[in-house]
Amino acid sequence: MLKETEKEFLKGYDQSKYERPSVTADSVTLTVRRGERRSFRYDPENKLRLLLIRRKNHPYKGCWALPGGFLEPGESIEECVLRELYEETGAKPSALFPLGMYSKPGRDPRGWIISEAFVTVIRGDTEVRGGDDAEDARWFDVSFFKDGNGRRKFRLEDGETVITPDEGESDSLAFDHARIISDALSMIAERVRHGGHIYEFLPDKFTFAELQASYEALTGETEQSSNFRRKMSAQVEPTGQFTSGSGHRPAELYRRKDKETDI
Amino acid sequence: MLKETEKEFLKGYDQSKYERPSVTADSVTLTVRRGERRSFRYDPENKLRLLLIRRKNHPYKGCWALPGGFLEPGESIEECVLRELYEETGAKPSALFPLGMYSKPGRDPRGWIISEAFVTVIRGDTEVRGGDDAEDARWFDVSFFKDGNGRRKFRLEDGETVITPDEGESDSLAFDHARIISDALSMIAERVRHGGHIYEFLPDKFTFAELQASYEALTGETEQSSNFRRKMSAQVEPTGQFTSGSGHRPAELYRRKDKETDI
DNA sequence: CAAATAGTGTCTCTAAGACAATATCAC
DNA sequence: GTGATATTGTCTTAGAGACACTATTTG
Repeated sequence: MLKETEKEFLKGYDQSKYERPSVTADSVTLTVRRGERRSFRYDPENKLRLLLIRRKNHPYKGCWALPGGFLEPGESIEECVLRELYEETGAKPSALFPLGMYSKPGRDPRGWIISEAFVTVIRGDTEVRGGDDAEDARWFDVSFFKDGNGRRKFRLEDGETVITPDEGESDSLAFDHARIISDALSMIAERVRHGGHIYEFLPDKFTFAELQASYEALTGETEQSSNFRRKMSAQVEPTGQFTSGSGHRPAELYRRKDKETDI
Repeated sequence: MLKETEKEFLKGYDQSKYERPSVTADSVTLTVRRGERRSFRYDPENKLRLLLIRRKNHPYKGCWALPGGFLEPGESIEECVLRELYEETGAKPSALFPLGMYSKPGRDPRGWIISEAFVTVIRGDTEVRGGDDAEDARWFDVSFFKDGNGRRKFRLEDGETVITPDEGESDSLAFDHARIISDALSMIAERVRHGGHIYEFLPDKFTFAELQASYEALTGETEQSSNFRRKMSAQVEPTGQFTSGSGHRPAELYRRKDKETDI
């Protein structure tokens, strides 16, 4: 209950007297996508991919950037990031993880603009299209390598374009988006490793090979399939259905087991 | 390098054409503090405490709230939260963890005001004072209990005042701060359990009993001291110094071992 | 000495890594 | 049959929980 004096205070309160920043929400949008089969005999590779847009407008016009845009009155920051992602690329995520705020002065040449970043996850293959502020939208393959100092870096490739942040300025990313992506990839690897967040990347039914391939694409770790199977077996349950036409022994399809309710 | 056309664009860009929110940073400030000794024979209890201020101004004038305030031009959100915490309470944290953005429409009666929340950690006993926008600043004991549905809730007590969010409106917290605190306590428990972030709460030298008491105050878990000692022994190293005057066998002081550099 | 806390050792159980062995399919 | 992947099982090791036992201090 607001007191009378508080009502009066609010009546006299004028937000426009104070300087305010513009606020944006940016989305590091990830998926694990099957590649091509090399022959009837080999399974397709599963690769981590990141969704970028090419900016239609200044600043950084023509550069690749994270989908995102300005927070509007009456919406939450989560609604904002989902709206902007849909407007610019047509994508609808299956999960949303908060990453944090990027507010370093000077990060946007237009002025005082701060951004809240999220990781969004898209299940399986999704067609994307450029829309709104985006001239184009494309999935980039994400790969990791170590730089001279042994630090883990990432590289983005889509056939035409190769983006390697911090190495020259050509084909680089807009704003501080390289840093945001780097933080996002670390965060999501941690969530997959220890938080059990892997099923957001998978369809309802999946084989153990798909589960493991996605896990490895996201964490960069490799494990023996027998040990991986044992480690994950408590989290999934068999469906009784099997793959076929794979050029080798069929694999059973599993689904995620409902989480236990902890009293 | 900005292109000529981008320079021109920026010259014509006027941020004030768009609606913007006010942005605040709020701090969930935690410490683990020794209590009183019951007698020469007993060790003091270690308790988790949370720093709140009593609001000097509308809205929620006179209510307890998280320290925090408006982001100002030329500062990052991290600088903002540290500045506001110092201005309002005099506290200087030893660690800062990002928690996330709170932006639900209607969360602030003054209008469109969104908040980025952080957990800040204070080492040991620190005197606080109300300052600036704060009429008072006090440490509250944090305790946990289960509600009717078995959900984990928290209670805040400082001798005079007991705050139990969600139970009646009296003595409740300002804005959505009860929710922010709840999220913060979950987050920090997770960090202490799995992220190794416990030493931020401790002085340079500490006994295993202090280490364990802090760990338990933050996670709510209890363990046998022998097992806890074994689990943590790789992370600490003995100093050769011992406590005295404790009414029982002296305990060796340990310090945190330097983290290994992983190649 | 009694009470309280510090610290060591041991038994068991479980999870994880290494690796061997068998199963089944498309061609 | 061959080559690829699926699936099961076994051996070993590391860590966690339970618990018994010894050590040292102050009043």
